[in-house]
Amino acid sequence: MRNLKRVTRADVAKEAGVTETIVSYVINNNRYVDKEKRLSVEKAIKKLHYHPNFAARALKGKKTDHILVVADDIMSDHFGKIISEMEKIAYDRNCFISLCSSRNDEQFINLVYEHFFDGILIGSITLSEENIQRLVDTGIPIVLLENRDYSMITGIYGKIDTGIYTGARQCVKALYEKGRRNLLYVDRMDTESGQPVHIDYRYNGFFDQLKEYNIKHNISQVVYGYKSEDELRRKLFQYIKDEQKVPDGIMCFTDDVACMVMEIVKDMGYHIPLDISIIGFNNSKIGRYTSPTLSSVEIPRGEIGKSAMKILTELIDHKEDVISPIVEKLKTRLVIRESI
Amino acid sequence: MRNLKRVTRADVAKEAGVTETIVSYVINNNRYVDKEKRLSVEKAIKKLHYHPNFAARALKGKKTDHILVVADDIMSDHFGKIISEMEKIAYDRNCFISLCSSRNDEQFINLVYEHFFDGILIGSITLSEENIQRLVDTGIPIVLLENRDYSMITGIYGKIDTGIYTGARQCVKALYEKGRRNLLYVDRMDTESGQPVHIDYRYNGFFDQLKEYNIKHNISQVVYGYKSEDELRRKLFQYIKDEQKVPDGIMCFTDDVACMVMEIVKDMGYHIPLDISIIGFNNSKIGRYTSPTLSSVEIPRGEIGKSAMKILTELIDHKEDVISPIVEKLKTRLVIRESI
DNA sequence: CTGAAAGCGCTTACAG
DNA sequence: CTGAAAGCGCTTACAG
Repeated sequence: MRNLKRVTRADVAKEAGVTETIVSYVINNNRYVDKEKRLSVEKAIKKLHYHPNFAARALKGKKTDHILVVADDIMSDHFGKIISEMEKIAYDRNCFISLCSSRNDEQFINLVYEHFFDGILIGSITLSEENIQRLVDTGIPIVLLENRDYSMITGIYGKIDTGIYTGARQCVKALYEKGRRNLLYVDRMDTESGQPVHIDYRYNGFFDQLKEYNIKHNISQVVYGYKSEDELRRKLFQYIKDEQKVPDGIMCFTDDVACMVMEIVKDMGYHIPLDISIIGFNNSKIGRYTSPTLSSVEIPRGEIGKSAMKILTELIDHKEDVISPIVEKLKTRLVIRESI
Repeated sequence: MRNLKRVTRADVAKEAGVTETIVSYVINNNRYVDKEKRLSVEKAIKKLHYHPNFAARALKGKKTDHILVVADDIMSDHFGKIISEMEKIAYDRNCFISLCSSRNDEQFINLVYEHFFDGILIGSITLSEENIQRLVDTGIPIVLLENRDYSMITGIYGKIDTGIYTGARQCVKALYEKGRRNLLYVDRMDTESGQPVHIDYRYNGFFDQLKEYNIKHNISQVVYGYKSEDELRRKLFQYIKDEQKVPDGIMCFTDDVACMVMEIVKDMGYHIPLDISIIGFNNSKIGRYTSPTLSSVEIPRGEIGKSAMKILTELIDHKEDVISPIVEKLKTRLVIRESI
């Protein structure tokens, strides 16, 4: 199947005129090696373009130079940016990034575990706490994107507070200051999972801030569980019918959701932002081009990618002396455009 | 480092009360095994959640269940959709997708080669033909997204004609039929590579169709090599100044580029589409929300993902009896919206 | 029909 | 200071 013969340690040893053992110790740099031998090994490695066979190393418990990213929506603009940032850093260490949409079953956990990733970044609200705990328990270095409460997870891991809780509160605050009192939160498009909506930190931030302002806060103020734009449209109509009044401020799960909401609301004949203010999350490129342009909570995606790699590296290299969890706090920023 | 003991073949053998050899033959299904033994092995595998250690298998030349995607812009909407489609199919085969931005050096080729991917999808115009040939020569199953001419590549591989050549011609046709005669093509934002612009099939389609109509076709009708929105703005100004006339139709490398162009053109005081018609590529979500909404060449991304997996699977499983190259032809579709 | 054994390319404890 | 050797978890040719 493989046509080209791979260069092995034996080839390097022969080329350098040393034993294979010496080659190994040069590569791993964990034993004194005669300076001259070391030099000739290094020369041979360069000449032959040798890379240690990573499968063989994995078998001996060494690193595989593969990091996995598990997310609900790996194709989104949001993860795209995070992953591409990680990939840049990873490549400099000869490391690859793998991707997987999250599945919430035990088979999935096993599959991931058996694939010898050096570390895993999880950015998923689909994956249950129980299964995340299982993954942490395997001992693989793990970093969680803290878009929900993970304080129950025990063991050694890292987490990145992406700041969306505060971001959601900022949203409500901005809407409140525009005189909006009748707020609505439109949750993500629910593909299938049917996870309860209230585990996401946007939800909590939204309600906590409403409570602080002592304005209407009722579970009915959340639109969720829709599977298409049409269904969202129907749910919004229904909401207005039930409540007998039109919301004057809408916070949306992402900018994509906000775009759909804007279209629907405009179709209904309302003016944005005169009648209704709208804010999305992620500050995607799309928001600069909508009409009106979209206000959005900017999540520091580049920072997330960097932090993730930083924490993973620390866990991978120094797991034994880590005080867990390693927490990194990031800050969101509300980008104000015309929609509010 | 790894806390949990992995379940090995030996564990399964013990549980099932058979030799390890038997377990292997059951897993690989390549030798007769006593029915009863087979059943008890299967039972043990289920019970213990056993997965063969993929590193050990890789070492023996078996599949690694890892496919690599190499692209210029892995974070784009476009690749996001392709990759997510591939991932769905891959997951059903317990296979992971890895990602890598393309680098055009020999070190990169080596790195990729040494990582034991079962197959590689290349969607990059940055990677030189020479390096692609190198990769094909390693014997790893490879599928090329044919956004440029790959007819010089020899050996066994697959390619997917994404249809952008025809798509570009459709663009020009649509613009021509709107009475546009003064056309411009805005190439991709050039991050650094500085690859000549004319290897991309959009470019060729654009000029071939201009020639067919026998209207102005000059190398100056391409804006390229800009590294930021500002630089694009300057280049567009410069173009108009040099040509002493405003283009009445602009074809853009992607919808993202088209969005920038639209903003610039609107800032200049021109009306879209009265003064200038604009078309992008990819039919990204963004085009539905711009003002005016954006016409775009839809590239069948889901199909690309499916085809890529199909061809890769074929190359991986039956490489010996493949007649190369395996070619899959896909069709683009021009989505007309307000911008034209 | 099936088991014992060689070997994939490494790492590193062990023994000099 | 350094080499020969065991062993990681598999696959499969070889020998019954």
